[in-house]
Amino acid sequence: MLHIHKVSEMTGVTVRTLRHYDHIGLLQSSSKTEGGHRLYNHTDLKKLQQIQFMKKIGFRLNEIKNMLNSSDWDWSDSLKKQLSYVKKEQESLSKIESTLRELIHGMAMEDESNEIAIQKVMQLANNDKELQERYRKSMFEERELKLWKKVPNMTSDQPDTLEWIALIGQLKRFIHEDPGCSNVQNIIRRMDEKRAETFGGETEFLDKLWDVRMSEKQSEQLGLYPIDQDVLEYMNAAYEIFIGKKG
Amino acid sequence: MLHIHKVSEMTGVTVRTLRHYDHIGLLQSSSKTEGGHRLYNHTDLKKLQQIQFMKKIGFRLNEIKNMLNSSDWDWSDSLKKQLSYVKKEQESLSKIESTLRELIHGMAMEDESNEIAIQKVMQLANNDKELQERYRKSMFEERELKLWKKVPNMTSDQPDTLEWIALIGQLKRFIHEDPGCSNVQNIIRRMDEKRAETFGGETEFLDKLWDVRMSEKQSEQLGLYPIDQDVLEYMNAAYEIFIGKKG
DNA sequence: CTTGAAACTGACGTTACGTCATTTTGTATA
DNA sequence: TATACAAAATGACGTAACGTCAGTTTCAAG
Repeated sequence: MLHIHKVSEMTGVTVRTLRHYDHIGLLQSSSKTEGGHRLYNHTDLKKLQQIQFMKKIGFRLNEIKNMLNSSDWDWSDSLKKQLSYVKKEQESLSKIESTLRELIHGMAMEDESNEIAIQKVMQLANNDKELQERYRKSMFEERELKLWKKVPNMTSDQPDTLEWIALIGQLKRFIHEDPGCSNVQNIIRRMDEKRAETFGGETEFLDKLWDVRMSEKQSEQLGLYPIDQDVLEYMNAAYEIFIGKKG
Repeated sequence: MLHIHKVSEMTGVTVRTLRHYDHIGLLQSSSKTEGGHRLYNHTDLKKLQQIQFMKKIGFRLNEIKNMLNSSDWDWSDSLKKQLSYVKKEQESLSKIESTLRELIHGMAMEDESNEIAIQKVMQLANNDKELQERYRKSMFEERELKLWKKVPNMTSDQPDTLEWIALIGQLKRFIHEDPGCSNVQNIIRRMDEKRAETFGGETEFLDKLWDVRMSEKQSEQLGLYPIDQDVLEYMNAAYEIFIGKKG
């Protein structure tokens, strides 16, 4: 049983905001003193955490209200989505980082490559917005989570799955560039590290990979994660290079 | 010379927003057609990028206006701050990530450690706000940048300096854990990669490292970057392990 | 039983745009 | 050169999510 100021302190949400949320029926304290002071409990905090996250990815308060009120809301599910969002954000940030470095590096010389980099930073910042939109949509449409469940030998209950999806997603973005370039090779390295954790030997990993491809090619109804053919091919090429460098 | 729609496309800022910025005098297009259509050039884009970043860390539009108008505004300086901010955000996100993983992991069992984790996530999200405040302040107070200039043989003109600071900052967080653990070793690996880029041989790197320690111990007035003694010792230990594994 | 900090309830203010409605401008085509 | 039609412009009003008073009531500590 926490009074409003304590909750504000703990969460960084202002007192006024908490009262506002009460007013609009988004988050009513589970109990009150006789005099009408709000008293929050642990469940209220859970709800507040949800609200914070959903706000962060761009939902409006009334949208959040509707979602939290809908009976089949799944807190565990939401957490997984948060995790997956955080990972994407990290990707986005590291891109921004390298572009900023380019910019800083080439700052002295006022040339054209500079102008391109500026646009890149802004587009990347924009990426964030698209990311948020994607996640907002995925909150409603269950499709994405269902897809994840289709990755063979990796249910979405294993948090690693999310990372795999993220890594594959990253690869996709470089598909028109050299599979030997450092960006791609770094991704592959991370994949290989994950592979070592998750599976056993190298052959097994490649087998799984091909399994996926075959199934996707043969039929979507086998219920596997649909990785595009070209992505798989690209991934394979990059992996070959990686092995070559390593061995 | 870009018309408003093109700029909007390139940057993800809506047309309405651009007009709004013009209206309040925050960003006026450098030229116009005879009929009054706004035409933006490269300098305008630079300015817009600044605005985007400053908005992201929580400035109000009129504050931004004042800062950009103040004659001694330094675009290069601002970029460095952006980079440093991005790195801090990454740290913050990776903390959030691991806490989310904790939460997801312990979701089945409805116990107390769970409640603590929830509070942790929220406090971490709150970190962001504090981060933003810190950076807003550092925009005015030059202190931070001055500190960076004190790292020997690395002026803040070398963008790598920022990464060093960030890496050292990361190390600090693990100082009570095993210097051989993978998190720490990954940081060290990145340091070693940076070292190879920046300096030459291994010995030289270690020499520099000791230089720093000696000077810090002897006197702060030599104007060096203050790395805590214990961090240095920890870093050294971790590095030794790294070398051991590598060689 | 008092008393000062903290909570409460309106009510109006503010920021940063979104959303019409209506009018002009620029340019590709007949 | 005329015309049409997308895209730009300018108000004006709307809105979401609180911030900021102002005046009142409740609570816990002495």
